[in-house]
Amino acid sequence: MKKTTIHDIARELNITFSTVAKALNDHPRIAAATKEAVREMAIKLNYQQNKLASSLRSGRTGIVGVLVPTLDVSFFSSVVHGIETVMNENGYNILLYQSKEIYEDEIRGVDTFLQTRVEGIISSVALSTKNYDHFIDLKKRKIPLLMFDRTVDEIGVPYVRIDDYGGGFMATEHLIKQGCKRIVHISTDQQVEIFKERLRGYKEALLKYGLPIDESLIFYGNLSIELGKNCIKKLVDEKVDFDGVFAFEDYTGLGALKELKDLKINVPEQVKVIAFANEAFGAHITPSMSTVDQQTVKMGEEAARLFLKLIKENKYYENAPEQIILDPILIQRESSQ
Amino acid sequence: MKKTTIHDIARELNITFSTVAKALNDHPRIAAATKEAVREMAIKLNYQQNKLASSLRSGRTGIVGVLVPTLDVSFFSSVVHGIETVMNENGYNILLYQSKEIYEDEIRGVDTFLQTRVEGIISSVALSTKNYDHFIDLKKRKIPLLMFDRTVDEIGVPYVRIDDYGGGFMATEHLIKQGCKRIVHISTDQQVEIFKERLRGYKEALLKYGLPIDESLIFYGNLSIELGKNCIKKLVDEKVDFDGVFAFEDYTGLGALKELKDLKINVPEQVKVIAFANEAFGAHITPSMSTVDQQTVKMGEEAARLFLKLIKENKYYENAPEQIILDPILIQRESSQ
DNA sequence: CTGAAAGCGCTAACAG
DNA sequence: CTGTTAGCGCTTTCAG
Repeated sequence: MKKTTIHDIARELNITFSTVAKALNDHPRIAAATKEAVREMAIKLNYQQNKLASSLRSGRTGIVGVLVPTLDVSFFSSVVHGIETVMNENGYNILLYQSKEIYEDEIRGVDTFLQTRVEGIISSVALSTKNYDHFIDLKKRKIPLLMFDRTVDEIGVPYVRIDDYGGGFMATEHLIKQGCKRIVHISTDQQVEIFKERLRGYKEALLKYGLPIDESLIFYGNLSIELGKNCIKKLVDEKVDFDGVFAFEDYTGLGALKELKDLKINVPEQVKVIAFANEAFGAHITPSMSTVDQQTVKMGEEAARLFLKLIKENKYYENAPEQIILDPILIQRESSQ
Repeated sequence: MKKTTIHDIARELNITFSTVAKALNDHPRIAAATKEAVREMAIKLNYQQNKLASSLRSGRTGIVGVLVPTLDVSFFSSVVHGIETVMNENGYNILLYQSKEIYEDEIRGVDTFLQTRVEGIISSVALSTKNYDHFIDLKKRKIPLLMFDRTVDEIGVPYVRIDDYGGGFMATEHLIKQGCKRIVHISTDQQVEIFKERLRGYKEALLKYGLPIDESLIFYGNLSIELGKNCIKKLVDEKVDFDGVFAFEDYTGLGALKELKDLKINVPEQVKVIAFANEAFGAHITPSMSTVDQQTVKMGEEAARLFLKLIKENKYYENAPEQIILDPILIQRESSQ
């Protein structure tokens, strides 16, 4: 039950294995009749090319490593979906590795990819990673690295992410245009770039429209439905006046919405709400929740396309790292109109 | 800028490359001092083992192919998350392929895996697949194949899925206990085992509680929000009497819920709804949707564990295919109480 | 148009 | 304990 090789095909046809190899690779200087015979015999013998051997010899594996924190968060699985789709269309396969947000696992992932001789790596950094040598090392080895979403300037490689500042601005501006004067922002840990940017967008929008930045309207907590609820509760308890809520992500926005409902505060009549991420539930709740879409699948597709473009040019690290900033998309639903 | 090999290490240390190879593989008959020196030099020279070469020679790649319809559905990405986690803990890596529910792509995926010499494949069948020769062929080639969720008896390989019959029964019984007498079941193509099983559970529950099986209350269509809407529309148009809906999966259930809302039919007062899958949105829509949880991450972990156990025994296809049936979990929410 | 030959980087006997 | 040797199955010159 040994696997059939080009030698087996050659023997059956009384030609040399090197002719078989060329025939299978559609080499121009092989007779059409020979090619035909070889192909037929290959099918008859259930031949499947051994990519290990071919990769070892040619130096091309056609494999790209994808290193993400987890697939159990729809943001990441959507992006990976986009990456795989485009890579597959271009003849590449994906080796998958989850860092589980753990620095050491991220390093293990990079090592695995190096040993598998992937032709490049597409990654989003683990939250616990503070040292980026394993990524910078890839650059030294001339292994193409492309980052998405959680990018790190220090690494200095091409990346794709959305304009979080613009998204924050857009969400806030939308509320202002809907007539809100006192807009709450619920945010989180300011270590992560993207959340800092959303907050910056919020402040800039207020400034632009001549509204004061009131720090008592800005909250920080851990991403959760509870966070949204608690903030609303606190605002109401303390009789703080507000007419708009911009939550830094959808689950927090959902919590705010739920609490407002519980407190019989009408949305959007009394308070308008918008969040960020466009998770699946937002369109189906009542009232449906306005949000900012991050174009996750497109982010993956664009990441793959940029990667492919850059490796095709064959000078991946020779120019300044190219970057793609996707536009956030304002999704206006019932909660804000 | 050539990659360093065991020959480079050997040269630096004035020993032969085969000693280096053994040292790196921690072979027992190599002097501790030699091992130490080799390891140091390996680090100094940034050596990374070439797995292509080692796999080619040893016949072991340590790669398992995971072939799923898409990662853009949380059910599948959760399962893949579970698979990767367990496989990774056991030294295996995952090559990922999405069939996009397309038969031809599924075949391409299998071929790719064959060429990459994966040590096995874990897969869930595409909905459009009607011919299973590409899977049966794996058995003939003695390539371990394990299926999950969308299993097919005809293929005859080990699998992991939930007790879809029990889930269907449980969902229907729940509606009956809530007082429903005329329960609609929206299902799909009966080629896929799991959907057939859910339907069987539905019928058995009706029987058990002495309710008639009315074929005019059973619908078949393509998984979508539209399917749910259309069924409700049709029922109402034709003035069919019904007081419960059991949708074979959540998106269809969502469609039903939306249409009922549009038609001003109160849920759960007039019609109670339950679906299947426990997608993220179900808990947050209004009314929140009852459903049956499939233990997705656990399904992936169990699939990986069963796979590992079976390949370790080294007689993957010699016994009757083993299977793991996970318990479905009833999630009662507003739509059914 | 086909064949011969070298070798990608490693594993795994076998010999010493 | 270390070295020699023979490949794994393919790609890729170079001859013919």
